[in-house]
Amino acid sequence: MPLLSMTGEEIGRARIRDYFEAVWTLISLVPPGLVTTYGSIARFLNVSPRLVGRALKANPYPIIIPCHRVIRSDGGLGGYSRGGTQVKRRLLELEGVEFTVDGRVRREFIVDIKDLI
DNA sequence: CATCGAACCAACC
DNA sequence: GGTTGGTTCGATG
Repeated sequence: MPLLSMTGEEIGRARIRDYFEAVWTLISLVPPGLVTTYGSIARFLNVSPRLVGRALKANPYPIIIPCHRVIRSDGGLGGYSRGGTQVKRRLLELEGVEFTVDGRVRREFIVDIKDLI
């Protein structure tokens, strides 16, 4: 659709969709055995961390896009819309990610997204 | 370290 | 219009 004929709201929506796609592209760069954080991606794309969470939730390719490799910056799991945090944790363990006794991902497995580009 | 509260910003009702 | 998220950060104990 020609930009000039779009309402402001439509332009805004298109921009957000681009952000979402950028998020999906970025996390597909995270290798198995490592995780990154919502905040890391948010800073990289200059959006709010909450927005990143929603981008992952709106993930159109559930299997292809590894949304389980994105966690909270304190090492906590965050959420996982496909199956819950238990599933998320099992997936990560399968890939070699290790957890502390209180259920957080060990620091050494968390990388900043900008270091993967 | 743990907890608290404010800020983030679009989607949803 | 208010509430709600797959959150974060700084301040405070």
